[in-house]
Amino acid sequence: MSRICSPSKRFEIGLAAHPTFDGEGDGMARIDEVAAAAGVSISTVSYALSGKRSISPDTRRRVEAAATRLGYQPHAGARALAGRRTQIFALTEPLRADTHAPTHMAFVLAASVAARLREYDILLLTDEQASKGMQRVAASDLVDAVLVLDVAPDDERVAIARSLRIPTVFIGIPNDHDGLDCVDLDFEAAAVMAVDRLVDAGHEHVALLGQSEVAYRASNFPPRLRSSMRERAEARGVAHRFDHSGRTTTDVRAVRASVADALDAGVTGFLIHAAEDAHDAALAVIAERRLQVGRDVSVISVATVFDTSRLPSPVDTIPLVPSASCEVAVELAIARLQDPGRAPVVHLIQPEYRTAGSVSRRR
Amino acid sequence: MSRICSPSKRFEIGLAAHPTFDGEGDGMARIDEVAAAAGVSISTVSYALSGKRSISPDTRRRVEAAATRLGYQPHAGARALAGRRTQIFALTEPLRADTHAPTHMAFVLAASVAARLREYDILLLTDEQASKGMQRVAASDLVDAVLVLDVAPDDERVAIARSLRIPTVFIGIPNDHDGLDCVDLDFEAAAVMAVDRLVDAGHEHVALLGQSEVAYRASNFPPRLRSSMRERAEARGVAHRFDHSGRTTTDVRAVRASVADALDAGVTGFLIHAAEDAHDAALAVIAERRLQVGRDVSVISVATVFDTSRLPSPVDTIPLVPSASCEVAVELAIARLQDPGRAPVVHLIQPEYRTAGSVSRRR
DNA sequence: TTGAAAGCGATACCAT
DNA sequence: ATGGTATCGCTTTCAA
Repeated sequence: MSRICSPSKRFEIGLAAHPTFDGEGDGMARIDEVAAAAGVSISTVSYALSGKRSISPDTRRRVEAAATRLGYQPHAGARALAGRRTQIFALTEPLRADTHAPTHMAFVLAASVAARLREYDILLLTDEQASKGMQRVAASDLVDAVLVLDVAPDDERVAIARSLRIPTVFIGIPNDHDGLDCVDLDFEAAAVMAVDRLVDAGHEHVALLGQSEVAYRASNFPPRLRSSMRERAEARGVAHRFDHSGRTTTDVRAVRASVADALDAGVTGFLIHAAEDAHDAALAVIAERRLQVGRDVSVISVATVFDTSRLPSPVDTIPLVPSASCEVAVELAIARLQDPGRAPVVHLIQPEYRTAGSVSRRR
Repeated sequence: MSRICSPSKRFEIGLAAHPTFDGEGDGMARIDEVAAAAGVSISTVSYALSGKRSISPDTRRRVEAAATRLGYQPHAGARALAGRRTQIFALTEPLRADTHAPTHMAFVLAASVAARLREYDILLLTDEQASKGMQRVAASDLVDAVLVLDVAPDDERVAIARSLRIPTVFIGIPNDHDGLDCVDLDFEAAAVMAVDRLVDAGHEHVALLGQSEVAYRASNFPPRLRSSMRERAEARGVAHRFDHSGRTTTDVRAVRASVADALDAGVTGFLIHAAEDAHDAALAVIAERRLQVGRDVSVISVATVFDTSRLPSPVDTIPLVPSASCEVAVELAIARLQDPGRAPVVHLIQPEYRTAGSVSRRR
């Protein structure tokens, strides 16, 4: 104790050289400055701002006023160190060559927006082996939880998730999801809903125009939708067929050929689970045959992410809403942070049918 | 949910119940544990790992061995607090409706990869008014610098950048870039290069098939390329024309019409600065007229981000490489962090011409 | 309802 | 070449 214990370098300078300079308005105020301005202790400031213990209305107001006036923003690092919470979620997104950019972007965006609504930021995990990134950010306590995008049926991130000491939420459902928190559209229910619409309208031969071939290996939901469609069609006793919309990405010629084939085979009800350009191609073939959607043939777009109002003719849809999935994912993450012991949840979002007049009674 | 989490479960348990349990191998070792394992002080560990002062080869090895064995990862929050560096860059990306998703995603990705190469992570700034996000992360010392994507000619983030106390780097060049660090492809040079190729090959009437109309208002580089093309064509004494490829996004019919018009008007050299589908449409019109690219007409794709090998016929390109821009951006940010006083830099990446045989000598 | 003070886990200064 | 320790700015006990 031979030295005078100065609280901070900043303070020293303040006393010695710039006694009145306080950095007001530049957003670098610290909690002790807010405390001084409000005439309370720093713990009171902390509690008043976090609401973690009751504060007299009067004190709270003074603290809030001071904080606002000084443009106080808690230091993220200090908060993380003392509070053991970073208010950051990692978002892992593997980058396969066949990734549909617009859809992917919609999910990244939705995740970011959903997180911000609950006071979280999103840290991107791309490059490196997804697993290494997850381990790195978890081990360094950089993030509070991990959100997993673009889930594969047999995803390597499942094993990592189980080994991490921070929560992980899957947006998509891996085959082995034991003990994991997951959220996704209920693709099975969506397929059932769509098939039922067609069959109820009297269609006796239905076709599914699906995603690209790789999607059925690399992603988790296309197979779920396809097998559910098949089962339901069989259960309802109608003929059914299935075609990919390309090998790795939409192949317009393949789509045109498959739709033509289907029409030749007597298909009258189409279910499309593909990208926007595949819709365009399919509708074009139908139009070229002088057939009218909603009269001669029926079409339903399933798990649609793009804006169907730009299609040449209106189409009924069962939309896949990124913001819905991401909001649930954020809630699941927060819930598990609050209670690590709660039972794991697979949250299936119920599909919603939007009519546009593309399904007509079969005569 | 009314339960309060105990602040330091680790500490409590460690002392009270499991005195020797140390969580080896699960990546939660702290610096003092590494120090003990290596038989040195914590400051030695810190220096050995950061390389900020010389360490005897022997101790360095012991420290590294201990760190590896314990799976030591420095606590991000503690490091940020003590070291005043978070190793995180914010990436702001405004989300206009006309954003070309694949290109945008390529840049986000490239930024993330480039950052990781220099030990930085990327925090996404999407939702909220871009300015508020920037201010928030800067004021809370959440990030070391900000990277700005999708720069508008008159970008609101320019003003914010000037008011922040952390560095900002623009990937794109706003009109008013005084004192700012910017990086971008040299679009002017690219246009000159392309026009020269065509004119040198004997073409006397050239056309630019540009981006969508909004892009010329909302983004910074389309106008730069367009005016440079115009000037160069005039300087070289050849006739020139310009058309958008749509209003807000590619409009295939508009593209077809404009290419047809151009051909009727005697254009023999095309410069395309548009999305992939616009290329397809343009090449289709040419093919339908029984004209052959590289013989009857010449085509150059400028500032191309997608993979042109998928086009129906090979096309010369002057590529826009996201990773190149983003790597420079990261370097600029790091350079400014190291030396806040250095002169601001507008780094123009020199265009590179890639031949594919789509430009032929005009006979 | 409030305040004082003990950490949180690193970095980097000052010694030796 | 290495070690001791003040410090970063907050959260949360413990005391009053």
